[in-house]
This record gives sequence, structure tokens and C-alpha cells, in this order.
Amino acid sequence: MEAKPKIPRPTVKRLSLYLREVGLLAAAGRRTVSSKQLGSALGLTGAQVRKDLAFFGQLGHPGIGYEITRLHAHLRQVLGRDRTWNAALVGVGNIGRALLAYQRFAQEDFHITAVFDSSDRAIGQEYGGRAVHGMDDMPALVRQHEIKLGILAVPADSAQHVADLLIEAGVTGILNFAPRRLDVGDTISVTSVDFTLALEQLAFQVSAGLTGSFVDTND
Amino acid sequence: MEAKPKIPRPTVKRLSLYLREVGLLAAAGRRTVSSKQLGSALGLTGAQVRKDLAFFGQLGHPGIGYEITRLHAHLRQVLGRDRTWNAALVGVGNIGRALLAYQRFAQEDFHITAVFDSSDRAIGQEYGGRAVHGMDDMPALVRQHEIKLGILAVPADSAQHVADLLIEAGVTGILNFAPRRLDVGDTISVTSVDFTLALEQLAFQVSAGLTGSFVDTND
DNA sequence: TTTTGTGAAACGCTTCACAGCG
DNA sequence: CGCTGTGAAGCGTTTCACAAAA
Repeated sequence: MEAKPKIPRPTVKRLSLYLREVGLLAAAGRRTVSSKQLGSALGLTGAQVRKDLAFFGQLGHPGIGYEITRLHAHLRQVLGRDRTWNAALVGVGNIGRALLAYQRFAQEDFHITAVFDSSDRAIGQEYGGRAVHGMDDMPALVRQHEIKLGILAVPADSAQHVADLLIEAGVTGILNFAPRRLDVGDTISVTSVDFTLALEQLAFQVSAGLTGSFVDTND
Repeated sequence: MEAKPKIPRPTVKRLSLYLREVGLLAAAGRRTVSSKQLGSALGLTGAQVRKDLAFFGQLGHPGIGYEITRLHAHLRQVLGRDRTWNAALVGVGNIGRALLAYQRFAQEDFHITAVFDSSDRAIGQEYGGRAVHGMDDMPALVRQHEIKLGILAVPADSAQHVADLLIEAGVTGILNFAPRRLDVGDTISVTSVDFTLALEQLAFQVSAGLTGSFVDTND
């Protein structure tokens, strides 16, 4: 057996932020960063950054900092970003269509390669050059495109049902935009994005006169 | 001085979930819920639910559970949902337009009452019956509509600048859809929704073969 | 009996502080 | 010196377990 370090969830979230920031630094031609510099760009302490990066063993150089290209490659690999991901989108309502048009996903090598909807009015339509398929086509297309990720942009009522369909079709990770907890097996991962919850958290903070910011994204 | 209990942030997030669930139960005509029932609907333990609700003092009845109408009213009040919120949307790109068309915000008494964009092509257009204003109109409209919440749906490059404009106009809470940390004063609250971060977290979990779900929303 | 409210224990993450390397 | 990696301390949250109320 191996020593599996088991990265804490808060750390994983920050790793994504590090990757983003390091990508910018790389593009700017920088050679190295210290934990302190990287941290202050993201509102974190140097110690926090070092602890996070130390999960992968000796990665930085005392007195120097972290070599940007090396760190960048390492983070990409750890986060599974050293490859392209195909995703299936279900639901071409307001949110679904916005995601189809959203440039950043493609930029980051997440490709929506199949689109589904249950409405007869939607099926057969095209959005951004991608045809909308009926749910029946899901198993075949998911297999064909080797899709591992499903993006759920359907109403709350049908979220669980559609999640079940996606899983049955072979998807192992679901990005859920519906304001509903999904019940999935132990082998499936779910990350949720809940606009209304986010707004509500904000309203609480404002009405409580609370200070300070409160970043998040999914949990 | 008063005993201010200071509710932990993880608890606040769950309070929103309780409110949602209790709303459904109320609509279904149920009279009471136990902490265990409420918890299992949301994937939480009874103890967790009780601890959360105990912040407001004796609210449930041993042997019975929690009275739904009372709990509902209480949660609404605590979360600042016993009133209507006006919000300003900035940015009518893909995400901004999806939010304008998103029914649920209005359903939950969050009203987008002013819409802004910096592009000359967008200004003057109408979306869902709401005219797009230039940034110059922001201070006047924010004051006029008594807007406290700003929704930031602009590119990452301009997010900080627009946030500054919103704050100067009088907004005290910002819902940020840009993949950027916002630097704001201590008196302003920020909640972020970051699609790409969410997708990336999911990709990590899937590629790590990790099990289990991972709900979130903003952090 | 059922179910709450709550101290106490357990857990996980962050912060501190410093030895050691370049 | 500057900066990393890390044990140890500190802090906040969750889980446990049980006395008390209906």
C-alpha cells in the first residue's frame, strides 16, 4: 500500500485558485513566486499556501520560492486539468443556454459535446452549433463521446430523475444547478451551484449588518 | 449589552436549506417536523439540525418536533427574507441575461430593478421589460430604488472596477459571478458564484476517483 | 416513548513559530 | 538573509450521548 495523503476539501478549492493565479503569472512571464506573494493575491496567508502545496512534497525552494512553470504543471496534473473533459448538458432553459454560450468553459478545456432536453419544442433545435437531443439518445452519446461529466440545468422537480438518467448513461460526476440535493451512490461525485442560496446568504449578511466577505462556490 | 450568539457560517448556509425545505412542508400542509426528518431530507443528522436551530432558543417541543409555521416564520425573519430585496444587475452578457430571465429570483422576492452595462451596444436595449442603463446612471437609480444588492455579471477584468462603482453608488452586498476575488471594505459583503471553479472541483473529484458528493455554493 | 436542547469529546482545519536549506 | 516545510498549538464545527420535557 501507498501513503495516500488525502487532501482536505478546503485545500482542493484553493488549489484551483492557485492554478488560476499561477496561470496568470506564467502568462506574464514571471519565473518564481513566494508563498506570501501567491497568498496575498488571493487573500490568504503564506503559511496557508505552503501547507496546501506541501501535500505534494518538496515543491518549492527555500530562499527562492516556487518555480512557476513547475508549479503550474503540477497543479494541472493534480486537479485533473492536464487533459480535456467532455461534458453533457441537460436542459436548455435560461441557464443551460448561458452555459452553452459561456466561453470560459471551452477555454479551460471543458467541452460540452452533447446537449439534451426533454421538451419536444427544444429537441432538434440548435444552440451554438450543437443540436439538442432527446433523453433517449443519452446512453449512446455519452458512450460515444466518452463523457464523464454531466451538467444539470433542469428545474428542481426533475433534477433527481435526470441525475439518475445521467448516471445510468455512464456519467460519474455531476455539476448541479438545480436547488435540490441529489441522492447519488458513493461512486458518483456531485458539485452544486445554487444561485438562490448564494443570494440568500448575501441577504442574510447584509441584513445582519455583517462585515467581511464570504467567498464560496459550491460546497 | 446583549448576548449576541453569533451564528457560525456553516450554520447560516444550512438555515437557508431548512427554510427551503420547511417551505415545501408548509405548502404540503404538514404541521410539525422532527429534527431527524428535516435532516434526512437534506443529508444531515438530527443533532446537526437541532444544534443549528437551538441558536434561536427554545423553538421545538420535545416528543413532538418543530411547529412548521412557526419555524418557517422564524427562519424567514432571521435570514432577512421577511422583506423584498431590490438588486442591481451589472452586465447583460450570457450570464446576466440568464439571471434576468431566471424566474426563481422573483419568486423568492429578490427583484432586479435596475440593469447596467458599459457597452454602447447594450445600453438602451430591453431585456424582460427592463431597460439597460449606462454606468453613469448607477448612483441615481440605486438611490431611487433603494437598492442594497448588486449582481456582478461582467468579465473578470472589469469586476473589481464595477464593484467599486456599485459600492460608491450605495450597494452594501455583492453577488459576484466573475472568477476574481473582490477587494472590498469591511462594511461590504460579497458572495461569489464561480462556475469554472465548481467544474474544476468536480473534475478533481472524478479524476481522483473520489466518492461522495460535495455541495457548496459560494464561499 | 419520542424528541428536544446541550455539555463534553472528537475532529479537521488554520495559524503559529521555528529549524533548516539556499 | 529570505523563504520553505512542518510539528505543535489554537480554534471552530460536528458528533456523541444523555437528562429533561411532552
